[in-house]
Amino acid sequence: MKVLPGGGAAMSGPVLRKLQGFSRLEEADAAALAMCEAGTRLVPAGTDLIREGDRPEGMLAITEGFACRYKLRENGARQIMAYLIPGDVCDLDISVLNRMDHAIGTLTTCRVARIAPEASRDLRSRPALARGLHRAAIVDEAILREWIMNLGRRSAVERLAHLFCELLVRMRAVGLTCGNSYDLPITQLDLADTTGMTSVHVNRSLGELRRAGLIERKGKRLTLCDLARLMEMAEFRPNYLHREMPTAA
Amino acid sequence: MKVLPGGGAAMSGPVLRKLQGFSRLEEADAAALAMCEAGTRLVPAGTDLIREGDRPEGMLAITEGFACRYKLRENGARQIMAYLIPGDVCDLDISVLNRMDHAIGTLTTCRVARIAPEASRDLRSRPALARGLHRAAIVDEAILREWIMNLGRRSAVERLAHLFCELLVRMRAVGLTCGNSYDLPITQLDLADTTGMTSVHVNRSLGELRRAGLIERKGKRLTLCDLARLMEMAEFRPNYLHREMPTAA
DNA sequence: GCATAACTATAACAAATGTTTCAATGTCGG
DNA sequence: CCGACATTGAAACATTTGTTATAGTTATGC
Repeated sequence: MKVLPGGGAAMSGPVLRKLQGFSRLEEADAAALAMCEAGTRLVPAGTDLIREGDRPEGMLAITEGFACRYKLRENGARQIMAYLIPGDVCDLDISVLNRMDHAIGTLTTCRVARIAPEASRDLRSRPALARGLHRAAIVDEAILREWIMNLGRRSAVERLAHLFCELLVRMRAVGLTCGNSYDLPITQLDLADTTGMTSVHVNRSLGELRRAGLIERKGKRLTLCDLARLMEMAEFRPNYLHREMPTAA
Repeated sequence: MKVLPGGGAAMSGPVLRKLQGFSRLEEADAAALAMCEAGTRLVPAGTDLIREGDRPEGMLAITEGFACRYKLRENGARQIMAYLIPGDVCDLDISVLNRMDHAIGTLTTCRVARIAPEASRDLRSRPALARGLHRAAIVDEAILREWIMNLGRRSAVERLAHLFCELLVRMRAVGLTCGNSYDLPITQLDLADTTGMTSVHVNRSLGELRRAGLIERKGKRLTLCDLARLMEMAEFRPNYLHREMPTAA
């Protein structure tokens, strides 16, 4: 895990772009963001950034790659509770209270910026930035609720369809889509641990979506061929993301 | 829905008790809490306190009864994302951002205190109170994650067992338990909408827990007869609640 | 205190999802 | 370019959970 030269290039990218979607940021806010990082690491896939029981401080920002929050059962079963995609900042203020009750790990190679506690306080002293971070946190919580809906009341195919729609909106917000397609660099096993199924059933269900002409997957590239039908089948209503509705173009 | 005489008796009870578990409160904090309520209502079961799409402000506190956060599918299927039990305060700051992306409704008759936006700002200007509310909010988010684990990676029986353990800890924190029993005034249908199953399967699974001698239900009263085994089967680790471990007495 | 509705319990059957296994394909370091 | 290893695809069968139906039981309004 090598520490790359800082300078804030990482934070100025997707993180800035994401927060701009939630709050009108000034030049000075962007500059503060760029200054705050305490070093950017390139972390290989399958690495824990934080373990359950750690007592972390400050913040982490993902600027490249996919990471996730997860917990394990004693038998090794894993449940993913959240994806951290480029632009996502995760507050480690759990330390206000106690120790991490879940782990954060990479699903792919990730570029990760660390923000020290002092720097994180500086950021929050800028009202526009604080507002952006606060709103992002509220949306993260709304996503947790929607995932509960997904797990509790949607079928296997619907769960996957819903997840793909959500990721389209989130990836678009950081400029990582092209039309209705984006890179989804994770395995079917990861998808299974996200949607509470087995990888076998994920495979079945993906095949179903593919045969229905709703999605296409070439390597890591996922294309939502018929977004309108996909959204309809998943009853995807993006209001919980507090961004614009994707046009079904 | 009649508005009862205020005076803060409601807020001084379970809400105060809950927050004291998270932060050392002074007399003045308790007084501020008692003063803040803008009226307490007695709300019948099955009533929405807030609907999806509303633009609410201020805070709500439940001082008696069970309420929940929920969403509906178009076919009428309901998923409950959180229980609001006595002492729980729910921040309506979603208004910072936009409209409610879920509804809040009563599961039983509830006593509900409303805290106006100005009063809520007053509360937050008291550091100890602000800390207590913040920690309570962090725990609420941790509960959402644990519920995702529950839905995704536990069997029907385990899900119920885990929920009952969680509620024991939360009810104990507001003094509503007696040994390992407490009032769980909700129906099997509510439990089904919580755990992502059908009421038939909830009934089957409750029977299984009962026959195994793990729980007993007399009317609304739930007793966890063998807490140690119940915790073990559900792999219940209460760290995410950030309170003391219940002794398996 | 009765009539009604809501809730609990249970059965028989259907559908969805999990388990195990194996082959085909892709990826990556030397 | 090869070999090892991870990933995808898929079949056969097992298990869990959902569906529909019906009867008993408890709460509730009048």
